Amino acid sequence: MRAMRSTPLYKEVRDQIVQSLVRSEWQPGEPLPNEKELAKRYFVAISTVRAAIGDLVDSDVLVRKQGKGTFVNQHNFRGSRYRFFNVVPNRGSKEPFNRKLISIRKEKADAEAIRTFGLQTTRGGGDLYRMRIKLSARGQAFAVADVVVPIHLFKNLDVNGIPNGDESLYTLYQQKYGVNIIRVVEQLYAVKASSSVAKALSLLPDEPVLEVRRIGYTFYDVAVEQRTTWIQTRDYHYLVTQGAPG
Amino acid sequence: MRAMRSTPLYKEVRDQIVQSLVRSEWQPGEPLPNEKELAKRYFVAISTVRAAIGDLVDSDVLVRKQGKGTFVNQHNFRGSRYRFFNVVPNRGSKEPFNRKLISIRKEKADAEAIRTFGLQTTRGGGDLYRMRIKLSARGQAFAVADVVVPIHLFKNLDVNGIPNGDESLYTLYQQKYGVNIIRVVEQLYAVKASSSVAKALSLLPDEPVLEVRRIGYTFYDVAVEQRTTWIQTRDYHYLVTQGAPG
DNA sequence: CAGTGGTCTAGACCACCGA
DNA sequence: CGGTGGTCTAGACCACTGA
Repeated sequence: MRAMRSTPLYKEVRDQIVQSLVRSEWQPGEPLPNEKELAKRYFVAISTVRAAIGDLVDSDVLVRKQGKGTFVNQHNFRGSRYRFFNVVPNRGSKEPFNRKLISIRKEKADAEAIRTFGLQTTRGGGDLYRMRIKLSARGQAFAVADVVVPIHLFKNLDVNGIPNGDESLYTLYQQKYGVNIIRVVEQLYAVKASSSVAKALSLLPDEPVLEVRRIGYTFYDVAVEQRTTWIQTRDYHYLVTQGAPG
Repeated sequence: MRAMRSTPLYKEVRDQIVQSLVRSEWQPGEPLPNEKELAKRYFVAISTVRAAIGDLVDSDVLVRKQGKGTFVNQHNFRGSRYRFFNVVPNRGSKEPFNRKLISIRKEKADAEAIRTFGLQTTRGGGDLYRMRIKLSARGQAFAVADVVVPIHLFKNLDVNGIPNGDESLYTLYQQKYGVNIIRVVEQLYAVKASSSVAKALSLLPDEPVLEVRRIGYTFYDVAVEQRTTWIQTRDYHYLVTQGAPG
């Protein structure tokens, strides 16, 4: 007979698995041990392991592939859809796009950054990296973004650490720095394009653009990225789907 | 020994439950029979019923309340958060707002409406209702919307069928017409306010506003509402959360 | 207190995958 | 073919709810 427990067993197992992910015991794209082994490892029934894994599949941390195994989710690569990327062309299907780094520099954290990242503010040098990114498709820029990340998670980031290309920044975070963004919160505004944004997007000044202010979180709801994106919505729009087909 | 089945048993049970919902055997807010009874009714194990219910809970059709029962989800009432309503004030917490019907009229369906609603176009009279709605908080309008629904689902809709108030339109659809919207798809654009929108929202003409084009679906992905909302994002924004805390 | 959903077990057989 | 996750059973005890 087992003593009464404060938290359900399967949640403890789930947290153990998350611990292993945080420790990078299993890398993105790699399979976990099979369910029977995990059951032995944690001294629980296989159904309990399945409940734990089910939770992590629901929150997109793991993916199950029948006949193959359970894998650490990898943020999508070129071709397939980008996770958390909701900008699509108004007509025509989803198309590949190009990401280009315009600039990068170190910065001292301001009050807002200290708050969102929970930084200690006593250090001498810069606390943050700030990047300017441009996204384009078919040779035409459709969005620019300002990306801010704390230095302590992205040591030695520089231009070479952020190659241009067509994969998501989050893929880079994951592969080069072990930073997994598993949750984002975005605030959307319609604003007039600033002169620099208008220029980058080939818009008339004061033309409306969609401003998306995002904060990205990793495990345990720790904020690790703050970005603001400006999108021209003449040829593109932001897509939101809520609810699942019944 | 059971014969091989093409679809999993729990999915068949899930579809049976959906059937009952479509037939309104259980009304929104009402409890379903308990899990043991459902297991008897469908001749399956209780875990299979739980898997079926789990699916419907995941897609927000049902809600489980420990110690009480499993209920047909009811679109939220005043005070609590509205489902599918993602507009929140920039500062301060979520606040109650007022919905006001500005106008309503019958219309012949155009090509777009015929496509989205899959209408037969041979009838003589109007095929659609078109409503203009205004949303305000603290006496100040922050959004206006154009709502289009097919007549055949909303017979005898008129001004009295759409009282002003602070509950969601979807609550009305559900309670008065048995129409459950369980999924919405939205396209977001930043546009210049038209003169009528600017006037309604107390903006200067050509000021940027957020345009949200939504299609609402009921069971089996049948489209039942099309609406366009214009939101002023000086005092409000549109909130998107993706992913769950790990 | 009785009734509900929540958790958990220890099995079984199935469908899928790749060598 | 062996190994994986997917489905399913028939129970058990727990925690929560409301009368």
